[in-house]
Amino acid sequence: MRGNREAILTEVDNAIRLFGAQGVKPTLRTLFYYLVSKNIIPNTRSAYKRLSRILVKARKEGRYAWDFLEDKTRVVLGYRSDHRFSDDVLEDFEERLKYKLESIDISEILSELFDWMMPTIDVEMWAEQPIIPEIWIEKEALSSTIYNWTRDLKVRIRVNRGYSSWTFIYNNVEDLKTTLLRHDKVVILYLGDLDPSGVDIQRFLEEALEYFGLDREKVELRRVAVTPEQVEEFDLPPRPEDAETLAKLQRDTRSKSYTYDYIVELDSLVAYVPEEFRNIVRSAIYDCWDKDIYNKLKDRAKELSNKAFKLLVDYKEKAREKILNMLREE
DNA sequence: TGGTTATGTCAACCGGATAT
DNA sequence: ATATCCGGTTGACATAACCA
Repeated sequence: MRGNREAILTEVDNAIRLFGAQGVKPTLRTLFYYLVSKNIIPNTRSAYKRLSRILVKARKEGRYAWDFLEDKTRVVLGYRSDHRFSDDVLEDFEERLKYKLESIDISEILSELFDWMMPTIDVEMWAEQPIIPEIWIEKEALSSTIYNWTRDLKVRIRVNRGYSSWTFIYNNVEDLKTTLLRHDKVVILYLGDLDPSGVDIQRFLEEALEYFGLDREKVELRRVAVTPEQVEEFDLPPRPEDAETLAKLQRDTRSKSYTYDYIVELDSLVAYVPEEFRNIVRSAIYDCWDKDIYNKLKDRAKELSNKAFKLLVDYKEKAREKILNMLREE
């Protein structure tokens, strides 16, 4: 394993370009799984450690910026308050007052009085939709990628980090119950590794949803990735390749109900076919979306908006007359 | 042989699943 | 009950591999 440092760094360069293009700052973990899924390094603790050290060194040598990795585990708490008034407050304030005085105007005044009252008549993407999709993802490492891919589609993404905690599931279920008050059904789009654990996590989630008394007719768990069909279609490299780790996989306690003799990381899809993967996720969301409902609501909103605007103009005119009368009586 | 470099191991924080 | 695995990251220390 001692010689492939350059191969690793070259592949890290690729990864940085890829994630950078998606507006994602990778974590060490993200890069690690990227390299694992490309079979550059093995999925071991020591390989992880080695990558960490290689990247520290590379940064000391100036190859990468110090903040090119995201560290999500360490936090800064508290707020340092050291603000003080500006020495020019009075001058600035008077400047603004002067401007206000000069630009004073009856229409302006009316606008300031009334315009803010105009109701926001808008329709959000999932309003009145019978089916609400959510993304549940196994790996934190890919969550920001998925978020950037889907943020315009306004769906919840719940990051489970392996087997979820009962606390987290409970909170999510409570949220789902609220959602079901306004919608008929929730479809959970699940993203996870194709490995014994990744498949078993799904079973675990199903059982937990059941336990918390969700109507299973109304909450569907749908595996979106990784599927054996995707491995086939995109020719994703299955791991492991050597017999030793393969044997280890078969000894995996969870592999009894696991029918494949290979595993594929979710990260493989990102590493090999990012565009296709993005489309898979987005169309899974769009499949739940009824465009007709949205368009009808949108039309109605436009109509109401127009009427509201007419009312506003109307009342501003009345207000103008009232103000003028008041001034005359003074 | 001594000094440098690479790699391995364990620790810490936390909550969980599963096998023995 | 205990051990080992998952998820994320890095520091401290021990051991191995290398070169002059």
